[in-house]
Amino acid sequence: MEIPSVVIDRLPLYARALATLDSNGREVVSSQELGNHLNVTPAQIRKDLSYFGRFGKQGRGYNVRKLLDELRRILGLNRQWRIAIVGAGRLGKAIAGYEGFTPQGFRIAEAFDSDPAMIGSTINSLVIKNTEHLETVLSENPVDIGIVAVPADSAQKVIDSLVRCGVRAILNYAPIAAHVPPGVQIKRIDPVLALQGMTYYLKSEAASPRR
Amino acid sequence: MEIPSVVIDRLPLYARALATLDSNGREVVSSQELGNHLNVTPAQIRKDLSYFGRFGKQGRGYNVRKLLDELRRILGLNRQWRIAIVGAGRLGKAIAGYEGFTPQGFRIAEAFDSDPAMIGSTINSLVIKNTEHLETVLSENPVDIGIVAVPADSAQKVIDSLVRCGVRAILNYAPIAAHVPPGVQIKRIDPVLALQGMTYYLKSEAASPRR
DNA sequence: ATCTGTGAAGCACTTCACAGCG
DNA sequence: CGCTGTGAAGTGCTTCACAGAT
Repeated sequence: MEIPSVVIDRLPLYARALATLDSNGREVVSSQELGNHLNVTPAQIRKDLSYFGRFGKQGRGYNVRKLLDELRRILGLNRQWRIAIVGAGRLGKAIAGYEGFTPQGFRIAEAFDSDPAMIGSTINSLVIKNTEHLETVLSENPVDIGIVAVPADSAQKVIDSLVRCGVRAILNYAPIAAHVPPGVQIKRIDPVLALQGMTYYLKSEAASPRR
Repeated sequence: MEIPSVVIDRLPLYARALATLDSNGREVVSSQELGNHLNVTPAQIRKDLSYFGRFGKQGRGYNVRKLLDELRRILGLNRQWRIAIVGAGRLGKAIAGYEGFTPQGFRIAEAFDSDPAMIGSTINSLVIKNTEHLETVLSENPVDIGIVAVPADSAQKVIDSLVRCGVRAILNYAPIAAHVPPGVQIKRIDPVLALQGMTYYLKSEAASPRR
C-alpha cells in the first residue's frame, strides 16, 4: 500500500512524544491525550497508525513502550545511519556538535570542508577532510545520508557528488532549490523561508493561518 | 478571501528564484520556466499568484522585477522585522551570525542566554543579555519575531515569555511540540524529525516518497 | 463505559484544459 | 502562436461517526 508522505512525517513526532511519556514512566496513552501533547487530532493519530497495523487496545489505549518500538521499527530507527556533513563553518560545526542525533541512531561519520584552514582540524574528534576528496572517501566508506551546509553557490555541486556516491537522503541547509534524480530524497532546512512565510500573517493585524 | 497557507509558504520560494533571475539580468519569465527551477508545476504557480492579482502578460510571461516587488509587498518583506534570539550556544551563535537574514529585512535586535559566562559577551556587536530580563527588555523594546534556540526543557517557558511580550511569530529550534495561543504562529526547525522522516524510505530498497 | 479501527463523507489543494489576450 | 488566468474536475488528506472490543 502507498502511504501518504504526510503520514510518514508525523510518525517521528509521535515517536518523540512516546519516548517522553515512556521516560516519565507512563505505560498507556490514548490517542486523545497524545493528540493534546502534539496538537494533532486523535482521529488523525488513529488513522495514521492504522496504515501499519493495529497497535491499540479498545477501551484502554496504546501501550507506550510497545507503540514506540513499533514506530521505531517502521521508521527504521532501530539501526545506525551513517551521515556525512559537508561544510564545517559555523553552521556545520553547530550541526556536527549537536548531541540530539546520537541517541536517535544518527552518527556523523564524515565531515568535509573546502577551506584549507579548516581541513585537518577536528570537531568532536572527527577529522575534517577536503571536499575535493569527498567522492573518493565516500566510495570506500559509504554513508546513508548527506547533510549539506555549504554556501548556496556550491550546494548543487556537493549534492551531485553525494548522489554519485549513492547517498539517497539529503538534508539541505543551503538556500537553494536543489535538484536530485528520482529515488533520492531531499529536505530543506531554511529559516529565511520559514520566517518569510510568517511575515505575511504579521502584516495584517488580526490574520492568522488556518493551520 | 482565505488563502491556503501552503500557498503562502510557496511565495518566498518564488521570490527567491525571481531575485536570482533578476540579478542575472533576466527581465521576463514564464510560469513554465520558473517551475523548472523550483520543481513546481506551472499551473500551480499561476494559480498561487492568481489569489493576489493578475501579474503576467499573456503570450509573454511575468516581468521578473515587477513580480518580485509584488511578492515582497504581499509577504511584507518591504520593511524591517526585529528579531530576538534566545539561546546563544553553538546553534544560537550560528543563527545570529548568519548573513542570510539581513538582506531579507530581518534584523536580530536582541540576544539572550541564561549562562552567566555568556551574558555580556557579544555576537556581531550584539550584547547577549540575561534571559531572566527578557520580558523587561522586550517590553521596552518590542520585537516582531522570536527565535528559540534553547534546550528542550526550557523552550516552552521561553516561548511563553515571548508570547507575553506580544511576539506573534516564533521560529522554534528546540525539539519539542510547543504550545502557543491562537493568533501566534510557530514554525519548527528540527533536523532530527526531518531525518527520521527520510529513513522510512531508505529502509525498503526501491521505495521513494510520492512527493 | 471507554477508546480503538475504519469505511464513508467532507474538505482542501492540485491539475486540467481552454477561453482570451498580447 | 504563446502563455496567462481560471472555472471545473480530479486527487488526496482529514474528520466524522459508529461498530466492535475490553
